[in-house]
Amino acid sequence: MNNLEQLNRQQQLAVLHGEGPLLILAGAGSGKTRVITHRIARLILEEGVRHWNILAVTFTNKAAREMAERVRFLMGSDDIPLISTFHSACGRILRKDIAALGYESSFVIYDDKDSERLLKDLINNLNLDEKRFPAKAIGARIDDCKNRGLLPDKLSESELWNRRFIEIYAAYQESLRRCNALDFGDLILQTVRLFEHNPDLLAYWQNRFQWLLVDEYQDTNPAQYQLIRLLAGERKNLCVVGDDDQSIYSWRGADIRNILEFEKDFPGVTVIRLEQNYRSTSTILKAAGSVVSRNIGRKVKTLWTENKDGEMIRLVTLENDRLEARFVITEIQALAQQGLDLTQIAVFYRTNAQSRLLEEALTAEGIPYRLVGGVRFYSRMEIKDVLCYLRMLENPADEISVKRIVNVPSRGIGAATLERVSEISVTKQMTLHDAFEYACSSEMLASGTRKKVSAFVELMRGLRVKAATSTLSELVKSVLNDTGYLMRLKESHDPDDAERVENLAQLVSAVEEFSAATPNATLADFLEQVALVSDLDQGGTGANAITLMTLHSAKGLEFDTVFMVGMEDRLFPHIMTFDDRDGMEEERRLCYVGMTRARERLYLLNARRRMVFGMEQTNLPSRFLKEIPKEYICKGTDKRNISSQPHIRPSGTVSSLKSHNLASVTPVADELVIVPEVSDDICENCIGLKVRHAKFGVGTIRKTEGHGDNQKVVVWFSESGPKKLLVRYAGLERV
DNA sequence: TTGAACTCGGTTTTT
DNA sequence: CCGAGTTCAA
Repeated sequence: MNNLEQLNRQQQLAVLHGEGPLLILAGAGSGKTRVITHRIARLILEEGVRHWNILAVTFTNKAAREMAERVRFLMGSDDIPLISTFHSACGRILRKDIAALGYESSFVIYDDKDSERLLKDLINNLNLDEKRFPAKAIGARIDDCKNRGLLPDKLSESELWNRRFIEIYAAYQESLRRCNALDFGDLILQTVRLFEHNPDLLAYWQNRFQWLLVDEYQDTNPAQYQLIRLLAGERKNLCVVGDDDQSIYSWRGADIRNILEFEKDFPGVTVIRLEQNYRSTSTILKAAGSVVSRNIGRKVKTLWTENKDGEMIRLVTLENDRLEARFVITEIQALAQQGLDLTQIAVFYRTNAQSRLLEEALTAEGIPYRLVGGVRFYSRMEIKDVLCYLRMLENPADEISVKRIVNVPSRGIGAATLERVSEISVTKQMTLHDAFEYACSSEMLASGTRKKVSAFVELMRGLRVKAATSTLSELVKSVLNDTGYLMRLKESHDPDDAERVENLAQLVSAVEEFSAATPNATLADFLEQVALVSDLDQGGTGANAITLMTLHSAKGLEFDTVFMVGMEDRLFPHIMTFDDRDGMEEERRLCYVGMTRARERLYLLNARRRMVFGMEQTNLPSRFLKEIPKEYICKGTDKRNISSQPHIRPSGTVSSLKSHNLASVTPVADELVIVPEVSDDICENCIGLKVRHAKFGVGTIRKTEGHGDNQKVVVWFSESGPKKLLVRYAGLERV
């Protein structure tokens, strides 16, 4: 590898640094991933470090995958180090050594929904008022403690922590243990505990990972920091890379002091600054810099670039959120017409809820998109149900899963029976799972219920045999079929259920893909993957698609063209941060992160009115917009005839938005021309009407919901069954 | 016990 | 607007 000359002086220093701690302060787009990947490659190829002695930690799976990809490419080999998130790395460590903490290695990982369920049950069992102790808030507080490395025994009552909370927290930990389950926070914290209590194990892992690299270091929380310090041990071959201007996870316990105090904890640390930006146009970089420079609490630095000025930043105000979505879509169509690569276009928003409108519009126009995050595939009801069957098979102690699936699909085992069996499990000191078996072989249930319970227990036995003998994908199919789950959905007339069937098919292919990629993988491996790898690539992998995501998930990525939508006070900056200076500064950093993702073209959009909570809200433009110097901005006007809404038309008409081009955004003076929107109720009374859809063919309208632009119809198509469609976009024709 | 019809409360960001 | 929880009839 002789490509050091591709790197600038500072980057070279970082790559060449040998043993001992290294802190890299890397501004946005300054090539930090490049530095990390080159450094890894160099350690292995030039310094003779063996790849399994290196651990690189990133914040998202996406980032981990990308980094692995680049290292593989750089080295021309598949023998690359472990590159993963903190959580995955800890999962791996614990899978091997958790017995030392009294858990079984078949432990499950609870997501926050699971934890909340557990907490809720527990709060009820303690006879506490759910109003005074809301599971969600308690869960958040527990998570907060875990992020700071605090288990219940470490919370002294002299602090603000009240006794009740500590009690609940302790009970919660106990429940987790009973279920042989860990929550997200536990993954880090229990690993720390493992190391603290087992010097031999710590030594083993220190020896295993002699070289550590941590990306997005500004977002580590104290527990994670503790973990790194433990692993780094006396060798201190620790390289961390971060940027205080991109710290956007303080709400998850990230502590900026981890950067500031690094120099104290690792005396003699080498500090390297990367300040040349290679990513964005000078215009974008200066505009973003101007925004973030308003923050008080920041290390002053100047990012510079040799890139050309490039295009102006386009600032466009739309009348409402739907028009904002429409604008994005037509603009993308125009860009695509000019030959732009859709994979190089991204839309960022502050809250996940904002994706819906965009998705609907994109789907209607047939623009392929990839949604990152959002309602996670694996947390959809039907997917989670199936996963709970699998989890229970792997780990029968998992009460949350057992409770969830015992009556799904409904098999006559209701709340009363569950209560009864729960009692048995307590008095007989057995797991809930075993209590079901016990209950049907005893006289403790009425004969009717006993029959039902027996059937359930038999079902489980059958599945357990399959779990032991068949492949993963066969097992999943058995769960779908033997339980009658799939059948119930297929028989249903609800169009949502039709979608669920499709999602389950997707799950099966995900399982098959997983098995193909990792041939010796077990059920446990799959479940861990599912729990920790949140984003199954949806909507056409690798396809020519634009990307939709929150500003938070955008960190670490870059695109030629970026749309930031919902640039409005109350939404972004979010209203929750209005009376909190630190919170507001974090929002501003988020804005900086978003802007600096763009290489060439940046659109900032705001809507005057927006639907929130189902009510229309009027918002002012984001204060961050005013922090961008005027000379970098051109305000746009939307000149299109936006009142021509596609709707049900007499036969023959095809609605289209194609006749627009990029000129739709033109520089104008300060004044914006806003064309009011026309919204007409299309089919007041159209149930029974026969319609034709471009893709689905002919069908009959069975149901309508909503009004105006939000009007939806359920159409039963003779070929493809029931579908729920948005009238505005469906392009239905009367037959 | 089930499922439909209803109320109520809540939404920032994620591993 | 959405989902979770509750109520009520069968």
